[in-house]
Amino acid sequence: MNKKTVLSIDDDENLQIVITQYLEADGYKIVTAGDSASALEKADQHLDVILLDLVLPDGEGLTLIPQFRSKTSAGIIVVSGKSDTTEKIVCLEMGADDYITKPFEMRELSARIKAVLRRKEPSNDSPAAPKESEDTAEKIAFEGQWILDRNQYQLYNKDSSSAELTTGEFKLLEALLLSPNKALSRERLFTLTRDGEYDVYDRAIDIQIARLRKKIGDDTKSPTLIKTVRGVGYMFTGKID
Amino acid sequence: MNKKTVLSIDDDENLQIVITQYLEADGYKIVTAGDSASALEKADQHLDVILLDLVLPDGEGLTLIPQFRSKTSAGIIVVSGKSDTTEKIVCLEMGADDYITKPFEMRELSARIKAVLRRKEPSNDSPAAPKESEDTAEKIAFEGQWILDRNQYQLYNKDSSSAELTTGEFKLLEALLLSPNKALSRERLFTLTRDGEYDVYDRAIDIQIARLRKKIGDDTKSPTLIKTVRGVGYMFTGKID
DNA sequence: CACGCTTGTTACAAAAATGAAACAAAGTTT
DNA sequence: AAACTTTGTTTCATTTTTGTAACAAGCGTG
Repeated sequence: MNKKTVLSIDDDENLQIVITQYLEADGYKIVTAGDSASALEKADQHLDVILLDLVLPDGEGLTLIPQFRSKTSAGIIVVSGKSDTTEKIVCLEMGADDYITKPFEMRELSARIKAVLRRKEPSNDSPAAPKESEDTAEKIAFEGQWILDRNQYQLYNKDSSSAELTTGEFKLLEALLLSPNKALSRERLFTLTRDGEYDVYDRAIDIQIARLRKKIGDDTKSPTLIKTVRGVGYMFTGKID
Repeated sequence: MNKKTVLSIDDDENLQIVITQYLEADGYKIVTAGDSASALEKADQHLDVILLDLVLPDGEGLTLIPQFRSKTSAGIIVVSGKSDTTEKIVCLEMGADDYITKPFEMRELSARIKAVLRRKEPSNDSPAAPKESEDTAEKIAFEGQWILDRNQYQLYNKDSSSAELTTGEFKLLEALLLSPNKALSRERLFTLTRDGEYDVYDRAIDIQIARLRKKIGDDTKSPTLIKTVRGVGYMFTGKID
């Protein structure tokens, strides 16, 4: 459920294979269609981006744009074999979000998909996004025992003793506490607490969670504070005071 | 009063004049800047779109992207003198929303501005908007007894006891609940809940349904929650609260 | 009713996911 | 530069989840 879904509509099966492999490696879920009819069928499922080749065997590529537009909020990127301004404009005016000309590099397609998705779903750190009051609190108390001091980047017990968290551990706990009782994926935790690119096989967040649990005395087998949501990530289940 | 505001940043005064005249006739309010410093000054006002030429006299065009990105939610369209894929990708990844190469037709620029604005502010009459609340609801209650908590990836009884669903079981139930009283094929359920290829002889969904039924106490012979549609798949028939 | 197909059940196997520990590497401080 | 701290990597162990296979039960049709 967490992967973005891309519908790629093209009768060129070789290109479909290339696109599928590349974007799957990029973390997307790919659905393919070779003509308009099956494309419309597949548009019934939840889609995030539609890659639409204009030249389809049943000649209806262009007419698909308004159909998709009225059917789904997915971003529509037109894939065309020619760099024709009129065609670009017509597509954009009919509702497409972007236009890319074959032959293109997969990196460019990937970047354009990301840009379209970014506008579709405003970044969580968008200045337009209202922050909950909790997000600006200097301290977060939980379980009647702990206080996370966000100015000091540290966690204290009720007797004022420091848990001696590293900055990384602090940030991880902070991220969990800001979304209590909500499972956060490893990728999300990574993005919230660090810079750089996330690798789906990375175990670093797991290790960090283990180290954090050890410092706050949470038992893995019957956790009261940080629960593992298997196949998803981690969730704070303690009681915010 | 309702005119969108476009900031055009370019040291080419002739082009600025052409852009200004064309876009003003198109109904926009144009603000111009010839270098980075004055561009940043003018970014303090409300902007809807920023047209950013990369080659500015003080050589800081590219670095303006993240600055604008963190400062405003305006759409950023990069205007470049060369069609270089690496440059395109770098700009898109740094936060630009689109990229257009000189020389361009004003019609194309206008259409790209409109496309960016369209994504920035989804139309109020967009048919995609309905059903969103349902699809994004954090909890789904049904049969006056159960609550599916989509943040926690878990199902709870009214006494708050967990059904202890696996993530796979949770996703399957979620998919059924999001389309109540609609028979979903095994293939559809597979596609909605998992990655990978579906094999028509696969029995995995059947097994998972059986396990789910067991956990929620649904009797196969007279089901109240999940009904088998023979030859089709499965359907949620319980009452959504 | 008989038959073939579809779905349900169950026990064990296989795969997947996560925890733990030890050492390495990278970063920071003195 | 050395010492210390933090984080990463790797390997193995453990737990959980899912799959497989075989048989049973149910359903639909001739």
